[in-house]
Amino acid sequence: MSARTVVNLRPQDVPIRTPDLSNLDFSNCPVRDLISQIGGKWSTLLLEALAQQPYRFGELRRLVPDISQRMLTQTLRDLQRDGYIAREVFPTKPPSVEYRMTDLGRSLYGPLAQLLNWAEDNHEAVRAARARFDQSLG
Amino acid sequence: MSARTVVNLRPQDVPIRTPDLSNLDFSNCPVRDLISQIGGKWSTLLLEALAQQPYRFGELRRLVPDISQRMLTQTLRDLQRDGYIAREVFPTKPPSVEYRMTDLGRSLYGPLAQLLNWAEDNHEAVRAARARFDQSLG
DNA sequence: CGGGATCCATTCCGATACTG
DNA sequence: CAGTATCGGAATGGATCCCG
Repeated sequence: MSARTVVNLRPQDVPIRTPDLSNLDFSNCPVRDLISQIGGKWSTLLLEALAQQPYRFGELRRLVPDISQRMLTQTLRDLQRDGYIAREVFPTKPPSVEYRMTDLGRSLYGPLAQLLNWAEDNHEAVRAARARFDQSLG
Repeated sequence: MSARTVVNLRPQDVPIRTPDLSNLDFSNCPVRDLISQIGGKWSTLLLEALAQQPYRFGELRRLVPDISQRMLTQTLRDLQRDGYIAREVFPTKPPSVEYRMTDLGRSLYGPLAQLLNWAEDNHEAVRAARARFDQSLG
């Protein structure tokens, strides 16, 4: 089975989530709590890079040229805090720091990659929908 | 096959995404373009509700009590613009407006629900990781 | 009923300069 | 090399009032 086939689920295969919307505790909503972090501007890009292999700070910076130093540091720290990636310092001179995915991160990357694949596959459809919508407003 | 089993992929089943990170056009990055919308504060919640059945504006508002009127309107319009949901006005007095998922929206909801399931299943693990991280800082 | 318009606080994020 | 510190603009989101 190719995991990719999941993208083409028939409707009856789509998992039905029936959370009790009327009783949601919004201060502790798991979905929002995790998704809001994943949805950050640089999170998925860094998770994609580190899903392929470990990288050092400077390597990541070169891989993603338009990320600022500040956001690279901050996003990596947030991903580490959530347990998706691990940070290892090698006491060389000058010091080098390597980031790698954890088991939890790889576990997340399964369903996340499905969604990213969907986004690539359907980007044109969404862009077309946006164009129609904007057009209909004159 | 249960779509849910995808969440428990073995490593060799995880789809390998190898985007050319060195050549990414960031002004037109499909992943960020779509994910940033999905990652909004209320998008997934409304997609979950409408994945189950169509709802009217006021019904959605009661389902998600702490969303402001402004954000409900805006999020629904953004989801409609991207083609995930459709808006139908019934010219009653006073008017009623119904929102329902489109085929594109249901197609998105397949992989999205996988991710939401992961978030629920692993929320405790992430919270524990955060606690360890914060603890390690004193 | 289903919004639109406005104002305001908070958060996000980039640019720049500095450091062990 | 791998960060930290500070500043300021942009975007996000809530509260309130108004409207057909």
